[in-house]
Amino acid sequence: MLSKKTQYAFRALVHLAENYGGSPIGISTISSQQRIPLKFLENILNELKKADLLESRKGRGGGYSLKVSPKKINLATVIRVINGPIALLPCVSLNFYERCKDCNEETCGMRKMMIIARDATLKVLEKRTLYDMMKEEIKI
Amino acid sequence: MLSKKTQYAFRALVHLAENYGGSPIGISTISSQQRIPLKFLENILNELKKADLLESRKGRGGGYSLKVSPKKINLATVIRVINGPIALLPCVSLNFYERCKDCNEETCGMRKMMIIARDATLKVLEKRTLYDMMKEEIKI
DNA sequence: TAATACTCTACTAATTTAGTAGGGATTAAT
DNA sequence: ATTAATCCCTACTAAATTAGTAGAGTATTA
Repeated sequence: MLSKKTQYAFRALVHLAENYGGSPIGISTISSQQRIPLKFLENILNELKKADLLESRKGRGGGYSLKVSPKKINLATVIRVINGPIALLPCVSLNFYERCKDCNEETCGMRKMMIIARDATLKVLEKRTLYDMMKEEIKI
Repeated sequence: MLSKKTQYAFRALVHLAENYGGSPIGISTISSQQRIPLKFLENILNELKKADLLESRKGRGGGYSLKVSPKKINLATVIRVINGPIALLPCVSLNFYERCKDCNEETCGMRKMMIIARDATLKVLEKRTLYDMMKEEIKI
């Protein structure tokens, strides 16, 4: 399951994606329009910036904007930055790998199954981007 | 990520799968051979029993055994019983659905993406069974 | 130089995960 | 019938994670 934090991150990112190319948007604007607790959002946007997905400007007229095109930010990247591993087991994670203590990784059947599951999930999450997410959002 | 509890459950189930058709195996045997804390395993096996995956016999010579063939127990079922939802969002879960508070489900782009991811993951987890997991386990 | 807006560190509360404790109920062998 | 083995059930606790808050600091621009 994705944490609430990750859901907030996606909402904020889609908001910024819709404004891509325009002037920066402030935290407080996103916070009120997307109903995300202000200070919590502050942390989130900061982490996304450190992960090089956003850029920011301080002072009047400042705010955040996407650093690269929404088409270039895939969903797996966002999840990894805010939520952590996508794989179902640490010993099967590509980006957060941890050695398994209790079982031999070469011979472990559970591990083999979870690799197949991971690959299926990643195939979707690495292909789809913020642009796809935004596009699917139906406007009222 | 799967909880440790779920990993324990899989290990215990594969253990029982390897003995399918034989006489019941006691909690303490599984606990020591699989290095799973005894009382914790007790809870786990009990939950699996309530979910109709195991049957038990009390008293001397008692223990647990798979209620149905390892080929008939798919991985998604086990995960749902012990770990909970497989989907990445509650509003996208087939078995643990919860309505989304903040967004309109009909128009939510994040939701549409997560449905695609869910389906890809489920396709793997619902097809593979304990038998597959056991088969992949290489014996030394 | 004052107002605006991001930055950073640290703290707290709620929830979930991981495990423990201990008595109760049932069964099988003696 | 008694005893030992074994599962059954409720409740508790400790550790970790998640969700959010507080407040002072830094940079920018009108």
